[in-house]
Amino acid sequence: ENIFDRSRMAPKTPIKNEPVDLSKQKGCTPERNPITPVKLVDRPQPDPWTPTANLKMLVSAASPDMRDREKKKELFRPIENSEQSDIPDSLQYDMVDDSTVDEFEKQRPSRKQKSLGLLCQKFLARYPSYPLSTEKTTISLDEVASVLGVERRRIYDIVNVLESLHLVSRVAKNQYCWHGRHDLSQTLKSLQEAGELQYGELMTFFQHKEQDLEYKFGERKKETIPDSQDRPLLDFSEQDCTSASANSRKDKSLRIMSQKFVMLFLVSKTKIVTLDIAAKILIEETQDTVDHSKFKTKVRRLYDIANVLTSLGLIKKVHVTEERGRKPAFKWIGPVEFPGKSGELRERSPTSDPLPGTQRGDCAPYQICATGKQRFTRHASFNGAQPCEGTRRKVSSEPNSPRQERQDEYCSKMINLAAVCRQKIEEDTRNPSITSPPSLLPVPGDSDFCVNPLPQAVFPVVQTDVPSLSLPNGISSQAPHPSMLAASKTENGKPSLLPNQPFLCFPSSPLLMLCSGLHENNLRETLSTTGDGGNRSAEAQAAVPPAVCQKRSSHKCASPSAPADDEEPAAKKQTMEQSDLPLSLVVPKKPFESPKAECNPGNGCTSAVHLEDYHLDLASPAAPEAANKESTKPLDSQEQEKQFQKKDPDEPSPGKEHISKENANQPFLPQYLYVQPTAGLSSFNFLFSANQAPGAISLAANQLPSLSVPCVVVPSAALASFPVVCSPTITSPLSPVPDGSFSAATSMNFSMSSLASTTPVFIGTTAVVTPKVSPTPSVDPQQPAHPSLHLSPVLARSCAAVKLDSPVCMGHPVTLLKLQQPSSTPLTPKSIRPACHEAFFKTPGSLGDPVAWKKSEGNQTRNASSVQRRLEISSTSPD
DNA sequence: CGATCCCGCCACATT
DNA sequence: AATGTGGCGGGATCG
Repeated sequence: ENIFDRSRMAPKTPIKNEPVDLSKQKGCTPERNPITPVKLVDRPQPDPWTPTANLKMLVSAASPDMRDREKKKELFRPIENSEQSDIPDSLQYDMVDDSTVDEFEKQRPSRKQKSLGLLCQKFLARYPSYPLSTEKTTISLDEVASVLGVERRRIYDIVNVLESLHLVSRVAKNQYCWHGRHDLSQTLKSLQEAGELQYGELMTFFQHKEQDLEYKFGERKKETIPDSQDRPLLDFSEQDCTSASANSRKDKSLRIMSQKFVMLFLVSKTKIVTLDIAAKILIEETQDTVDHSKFKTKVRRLYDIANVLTSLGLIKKVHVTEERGRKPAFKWIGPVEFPGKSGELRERSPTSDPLPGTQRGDCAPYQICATGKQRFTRHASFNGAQPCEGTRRKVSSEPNSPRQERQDEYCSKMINLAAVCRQKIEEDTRNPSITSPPSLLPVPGDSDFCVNPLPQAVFPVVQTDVPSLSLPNGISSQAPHPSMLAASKTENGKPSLLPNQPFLCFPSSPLLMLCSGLHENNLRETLSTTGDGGNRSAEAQAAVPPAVCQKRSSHKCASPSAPADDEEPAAKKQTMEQSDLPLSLVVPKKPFESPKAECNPGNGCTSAVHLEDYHLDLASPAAPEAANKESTKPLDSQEQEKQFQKKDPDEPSPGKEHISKENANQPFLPQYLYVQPTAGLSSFNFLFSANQAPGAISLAANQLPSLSVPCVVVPSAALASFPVVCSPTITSPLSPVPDGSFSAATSMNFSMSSLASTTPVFIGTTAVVTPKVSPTPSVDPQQPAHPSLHLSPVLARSCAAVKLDSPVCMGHPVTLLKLQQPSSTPLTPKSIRPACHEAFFKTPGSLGDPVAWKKSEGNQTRNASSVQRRLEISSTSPD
């Protein structure tokens, strides 16, 4: 067969000369009626066959490698339309002939010669970038395949990507219509818009936040874009989907994936997208199914797409160095701004300029091009799409409906983000030493990584402002953002640092660290920097080496100010912390002893039980309320935080104090809890530090918002003592999702001590993190109970009891996050919640996870165990 | 050894 | 049923 093909290829000679011409010829001419699916095997070589040609062909067949190889190199750079590639071939042939057969084998064409990118170049070379409008160029897959000497399968890879950009459209079986790049800018524009809708929130949020002070991320988008639902843009992107039976269809995947991939670039400020992040984001599957295999597959596809895009000159490969090392990434080098019509588009980068010559604002080509099948449906379906909340999406109507996708996407985004974060975390955890754990911390080298990855990545992560923390790279750090700060500031009056914030979010790694209150002192540290009345103790703690800390922490807890600790310079602390953090991730820096053991078993048990109950509650009735609370509650959380801070600084709230004392009593409390992603739906990881240095945490706060990850941050330690904390964050502003189905992310804190092993993590429903979350000090520690969640009374008690019993200090506050799961099926808010809740509640460790979890990953058990394991390790590790 | 990604099996879709 | 499409992932290559 190959030979046969090759022979065909030979004919290409003529072609080579003028790719363009050929295309034209082929295309329009009546001769080949384009549409017919006819197999053209013949076609390809209409005339040119000369005997010689045959020989050449044969030769080439024999040693295609050689030919290709050399050719390839030359071609390589030229790319684009030039026919050059062909020419060389011809030359090559001659060459080949000589050595030919013998050699052919020995020189197998290196893989590169066969690369999709090269193939794509050849493919593109055959057609004019800007064909005359009048003629239509039709492309016969068979023909092309034969000419290019590849299997048809490969052509599909190329065409699918090109189709996603509307460079070609499918006319009929085996027939594609070549449009060229006339509409490329339009398409890109559409994608950009769509991308903003889909991913923009995240991106913009972060990005803007950094750059602009105000980041309401939701708002902007909305302003420009009426409703996510309405946007037509998507339509085109999704049309494909529609054609197939909706979601289920697998077909569209490559095309859609391609579009999404492009969207990421268009939405990304940096225009650089790392493969892994893209893969994670593009894995729409709900949940965290982060299967490694799945990820790998996704990456493979992305390479395919990237190769084509590279050939189109839209992106180029680059490397971003992140924490762990350099990661493969791609940079958008295509047009950034599009002459578009509406002002909607926001142009993101100044430099950009529309395609060089192309700007035809014609109507969207794609539609036109589209063969018939697809389109109609799409409109209908798409219009309605709404974000997650989707109350209405009638799921029922058709499982497939595209809109679902859209909505789901929204949700899935969050999820994906979470997943991404989670992975990072995981990675980090793996390499505790190396990794970023400290991301928060200003570790010189490492710190970067923390930040960096994200920024480059699709969404720039916001970095914490904290001065001390300031990232070395400055990458992320640039913007301290007010958002959080502001909030904090308002409350605290200290803008810059989030003194209050108890959480740390690692941009790069999607970890959330929670510091339990203990140490408020620590917070203080941050505060101190800010100027608050910092407590030194915090610093001291931070400063204190982990190992020491562990015990100390407990002590500290007991006595807020740890004498020795305080003294250390913040810098040190940071470093320490950093180092610690990493450890913490992997290994809790402070090894807490098995929490269970320490904690009163009874308590722990009870608490655990309660939790479960709690879930249940949430699942059913409570959930909604909880959500509401949260939504309403942000304040509370803030308050809590505030309290937290307050306490931190100096005086622990009474309750806490006593708790802290208790903690003190208890020797070991794990300062941090690492929650594995698996547990949750979402894949977030949380770290809770009981005693942690606040500073880190503070950072987190900033980051969080930036991340916009649907995570909820758990209030600080102070809260820790309290059973549940709700994260205030609400999607509200941005979220297209009105319902707030996700809106509220509830987080619960309870003393971990008993639970620690279990590390209860909950993912909140989509709760998008609102920037607002910023810690506001307001609430009393005691009150924390309000927990948005409905805790079953019992639970609450238990918690309370626990607190008392267990050292609050330890306080491993657990947070629950509700994640909305992007369930495949559209969920109505109502429906969603219950489900979510259920799912949410698994604690990896303690709770055995039920099947549900599993679906997300089979690992859960593993996770749980791992968590525990980590904990244990930590305990040991600490010295 | 990780990054790339070619290759082609095979399921599903379309004729 | 034949043929078109294209998801998918093993495993070969590259760097």
